[in-house]
Amino acid sequence: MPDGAQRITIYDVARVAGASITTVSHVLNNTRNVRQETKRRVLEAVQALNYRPNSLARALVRHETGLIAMVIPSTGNPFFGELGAAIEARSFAAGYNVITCNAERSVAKADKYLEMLVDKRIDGIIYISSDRSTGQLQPLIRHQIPMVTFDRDFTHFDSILLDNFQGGYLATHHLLELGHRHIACVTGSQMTSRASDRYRGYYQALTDVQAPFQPDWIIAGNWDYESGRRAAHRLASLDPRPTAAFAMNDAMAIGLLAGLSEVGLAVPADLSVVGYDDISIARYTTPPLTTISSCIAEAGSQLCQMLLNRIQGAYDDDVQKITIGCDLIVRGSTAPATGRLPWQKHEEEGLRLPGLQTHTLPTLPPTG
Amino acid sequence: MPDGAQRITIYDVARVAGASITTVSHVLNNTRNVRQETKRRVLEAVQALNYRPNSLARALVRHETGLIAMVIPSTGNPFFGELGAAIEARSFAAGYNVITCNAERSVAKADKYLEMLVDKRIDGIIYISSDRSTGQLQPLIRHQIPMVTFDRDFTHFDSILLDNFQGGYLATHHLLELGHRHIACVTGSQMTSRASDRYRGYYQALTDVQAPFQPDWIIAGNWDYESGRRAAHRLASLDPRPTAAFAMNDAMAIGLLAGLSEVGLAVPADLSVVGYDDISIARYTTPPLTTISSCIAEAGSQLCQMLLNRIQGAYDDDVQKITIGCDLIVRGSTAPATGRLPWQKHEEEGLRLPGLQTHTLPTLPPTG
DNA sequence: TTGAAAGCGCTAACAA
DNA sequence: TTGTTAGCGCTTTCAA
Repeated sequence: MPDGAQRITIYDVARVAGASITTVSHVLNNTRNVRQETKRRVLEAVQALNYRPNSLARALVRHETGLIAMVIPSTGNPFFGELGAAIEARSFAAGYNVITCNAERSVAKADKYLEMLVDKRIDGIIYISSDRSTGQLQPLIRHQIPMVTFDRDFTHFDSILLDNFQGGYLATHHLLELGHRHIACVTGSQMTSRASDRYRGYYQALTDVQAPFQPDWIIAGNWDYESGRRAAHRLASLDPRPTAAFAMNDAMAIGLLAGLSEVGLAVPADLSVVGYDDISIARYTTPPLTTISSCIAEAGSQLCQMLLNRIQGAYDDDVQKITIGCDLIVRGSTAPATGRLPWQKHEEEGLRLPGLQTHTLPTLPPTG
Repeated sequence: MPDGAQRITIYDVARVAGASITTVSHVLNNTRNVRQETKRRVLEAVQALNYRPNSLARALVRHETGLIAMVIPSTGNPFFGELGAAIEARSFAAGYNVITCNAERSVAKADKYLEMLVDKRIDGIIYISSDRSTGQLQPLIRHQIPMVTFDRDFTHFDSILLDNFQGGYLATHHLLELGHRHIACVTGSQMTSRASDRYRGYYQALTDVQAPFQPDWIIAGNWDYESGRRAAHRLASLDPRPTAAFAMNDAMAIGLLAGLSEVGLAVPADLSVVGYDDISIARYTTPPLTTISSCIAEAGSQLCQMLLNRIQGAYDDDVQKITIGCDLIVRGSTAPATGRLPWQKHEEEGLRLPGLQTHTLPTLPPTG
């Protein structure tokens, strides 16, 4: 509000209504019985003056702001927009506003934001940004700000976790079931647990059916469209060329689709593609994308609710950890491998998803 | 912050540093000279106590919150995510946080948000939501909150406007130049000025070269992927079928691509498609999307700067209106019309973009 | 170079 | 049923 502006306060309302500020406060907050007549006069004064309570002042005394924040790593990927929409919807319903902080995958920027948020005495934080040591989040702990994380596991904070291993496994298993045996994997930034868990799932699925594995099938991406596109060119140059690829998110899968089209490879005829996330655009790609879904909207809503509960002290001291499952969504980007190979016979007898076990894995190649 | 938390205030710092709160405040804000030694003690105390100033208290006395808000109609369309990212980047650099309010194309929800924002004494608002009468924004005017709008023209507010007429014209003209004469138009929600301006541009381009126009080439969409997809099915049923389509945004163009693929029509071989917005995914569709660009990132940054200037009182009383131009980005979704028709001869002699004039237009059909 | 004290606009304990 | 008053944690004027 500019400096010269007339500021209407609760005192003005009290004066016009011929009541005390206490009474005004109480009718506004419905926090004690007030005579009908008095109430009416107050409400009229509010109306006449176009009064709106100053929630800063209220926050100062109540020690709550009605604001929660969401720290995300990027807005380039629609995934975070969709997750944010769900969070926003849930918090709006609960009377909270949400501040969106885009850390652009930079730990420094995320830290700067965290500091700002502490200063703003935000009621809670949904942290979906860079992996980091819990130690770096000390300021939050010191200031006791409730925080929940999504798909990142910090020791002392509540979180909703994805079963990334299972997702990677399902995606790969689907391709194996279709008869593919040369399956590439386009990874996300490898420092993240998401990437390594999905990779482990991929590897495990291969191992479980003794499918071959080649280090140069692992193509380093960084979650963005463009890295998927580059991966396509890389893939095309491989000899023999894989007949399928698992991209660790839909954005890279979309880039992959674009890149494959550039080099004249048809999906799924020449190469099957499966993505991860099931962002809303996934059903509108050409061909529509087979992908792994963890129900973004549902997850976001749950995540927000978890924070709200924590803010309201519902959890006492125990840290909440919820892992949500995932499903394979089959669309048009995957198709049976062409040609008949010996091991396909085995499949016709019905290949079932083997039990999940932990294996020793080859390390991811460095990001290109 | 939970109730039981130890709250460290400026008084604690003052006590530990052996100084007055005035001095602490001054060293923290660098707002008057303080003896080196004293300053050091204060800073040490801040460090030791892990003190962070409460910006609510500061906001209450300074009458500024360091918060701006962005009211958008939807997060389903990546356009707003990308615009938001640009705004967020600009405001972060200026020390502001941004609150994102997703009105979901509902005037009621937008109003509810506006009210909340007034209560929060937000420093400024970037309004990119439902078209509405300026009258409905009275509360803002009364509370003197600086507001800028994007692609929506409200009398008393600053705005960055898009040249939607020109964009519609360019898109259509491009198709005409390629020899298309049966050009469909997939519209956005017709109540919006965006939709009607882009439509006027489309119509004008047709008129300028005396190209035919058919009411049933106008297919009502609502800016979403799905409406584009439905439009494709509608298009496919037309006889004779148009050879090109202009979709009023990229999301619908992407839906169109998906739908056309479903009905077995190839783009651009059977039908050329041009979109609008140039969202980042547009270059990764199959085929890559020819579209109209107004440089989202640049626009968002400019928009934010305009608000910041207004907040700082840079404009005095004059309302700012800036119109930004647009460019045609030619990618793979458009191609020359096949077959040779008489009027193509004319084009070989060089069809130039005729001057823009205002015409009387047929009204848009009702939204389906 | 420093500090005391008066607010900023509310809520809520206490009193009437 | 209503009002007085003491904060909430800061900034800033005024005085020393």
